[in-house]
Amino acid sequence: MDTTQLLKGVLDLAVLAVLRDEDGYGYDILRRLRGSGLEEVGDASVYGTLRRLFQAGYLTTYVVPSEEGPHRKYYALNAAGRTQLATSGKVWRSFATTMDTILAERGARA
Amino acid sequence: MDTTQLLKGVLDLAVLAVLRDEDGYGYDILRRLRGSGLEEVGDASVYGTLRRLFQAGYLTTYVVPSEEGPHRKYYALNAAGRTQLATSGKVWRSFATTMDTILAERGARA
DNA sequence: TGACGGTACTTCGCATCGCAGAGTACTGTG
DNA sequence: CACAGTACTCTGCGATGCGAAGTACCGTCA
Repeated sequence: MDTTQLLKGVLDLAVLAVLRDEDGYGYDILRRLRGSGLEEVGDASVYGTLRRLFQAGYLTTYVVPSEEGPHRKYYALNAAGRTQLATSGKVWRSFATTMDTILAERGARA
Repeated sequence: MDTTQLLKGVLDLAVLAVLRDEDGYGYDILRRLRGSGLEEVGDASVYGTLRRLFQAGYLTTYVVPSEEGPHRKYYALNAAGRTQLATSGKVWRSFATTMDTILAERGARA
């Protein structure tokens, strides 16, 4: 029913991936993620993830005042973030492959 | 570093998939999962998952006394479990595809 | 003017779930 | 008899996504 649990540990990766293309601020990243298929992502999750990634040293941040609304807190990938994205991406692919194998194994006991 | 978070919500699915082939008891399922690539699965996680799946009505259980050790608590998929396996499997595939798309999107902004 | 909705972010506390650790119990082996 | 392997249970912790509420700024519309 709920994709919440599936997101655990993967939201970090998704946010890093979205930031690889171009810098973004929380609300914008939220829209990008939802637009890419993660429609049930909560806003608080994204903001929390951004804070965590920033504190982990993967992101830099700068504030841009907007004349059409509140200020925007932009985030950008740094070198460590790009490395982390590559690493986590591989871990994810490996994990997903393992799961697909298990799901496909029907009497494939040999 | 840690695949722990990735397992969230997926361990259920993996256990159901492993039980699709044939009935199994906790310790055995643990070995099957580890043998299939989920090498870092903790034993308590598997036992806990089995209890949860049973309470959710997806499994039936029966105890088989063993003459070469402690008794074994076997679990088997029932109809609801098979339905759940199919459903969760689809959710997983859809989710994995979405993630792969996000990870692959490099300047694919059109 | 004031109510409202959209944008943008923060804080709080909850629920889920995998896991480490400890404990129980049975078996065969050195 | 100590020990390792098998098999299971219980307790409590930690990480994380999320709902709810609050703050604040802006433009629109009555």
